Amino acid sequence: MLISTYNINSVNARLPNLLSWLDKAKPDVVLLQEIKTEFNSFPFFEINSAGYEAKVFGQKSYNGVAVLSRHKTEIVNEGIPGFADENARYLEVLVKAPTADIRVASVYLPNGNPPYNNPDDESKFAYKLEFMNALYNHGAELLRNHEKIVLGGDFNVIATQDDVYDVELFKNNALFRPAVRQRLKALQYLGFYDAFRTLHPQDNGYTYWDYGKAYMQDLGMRIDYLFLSAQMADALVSCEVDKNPRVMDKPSDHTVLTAEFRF
DNA sequence: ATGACGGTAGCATACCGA
Repeated sequence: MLISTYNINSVNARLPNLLSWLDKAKPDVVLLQEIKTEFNSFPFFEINSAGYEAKVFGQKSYNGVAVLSRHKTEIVNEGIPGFADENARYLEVLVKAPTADIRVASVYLPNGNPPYNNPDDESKFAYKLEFMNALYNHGAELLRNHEKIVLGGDFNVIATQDDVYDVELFKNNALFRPAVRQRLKALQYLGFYDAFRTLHPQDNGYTYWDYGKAYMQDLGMRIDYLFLSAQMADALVSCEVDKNPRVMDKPSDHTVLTAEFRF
């Protein structure tokens, strides 16, 4: 069984890319972030025709998350329970796969950097920390039931100095500041395993390259993750960055991360 | 290291992203 995560940067602008990638990669479950559309404008017809159910927690213009699945699904949570958030950044779904029930969440963490016109404004960073605290607390609750769980998505955190092309450039960036790295580490210490890093201790595993010439020069960063409960990590057999979506015409600035499981 | 990209809203340009 294949589970992928993809920050698509507008599902409607990227629909041809998504459909051709689905046809080729044939994942069982896809966690989408930044669909940038509300429920009523989501391309259900095309995605259903490709063989996928879609559960959508949408928002106009910004954010928005979804879960695509070849198996039956049920929505469990739109947003992190107990965390009041005006943005659509968290969708938790139960996937009724043939051999196992799997709880998956598509997660889109706030960026957290200040607006350009107000570089001292810490409010976006504070929101990011609140979101991460809520995710930590909810993650701790989820683990109590010893289920197969995948928390996947765009976490907007560079976990370590090895996960970015130039660490000096990002020293004071909201993607790398100590407070967010500490919280990502704390989530892992709860018992969520970083699928890619578990199997690839050395490879850079970049999942994002800025538009322009960054991809050509591999000036990337690893900010998209699949975090697994122990029961899910037990079944992990591979985890790879799929660069094909990043070299298509009109790509997202992120690419796909896919993990394979055998139960 | 910002926005030389790129998407959205909506119609010129502002806002957002990482």
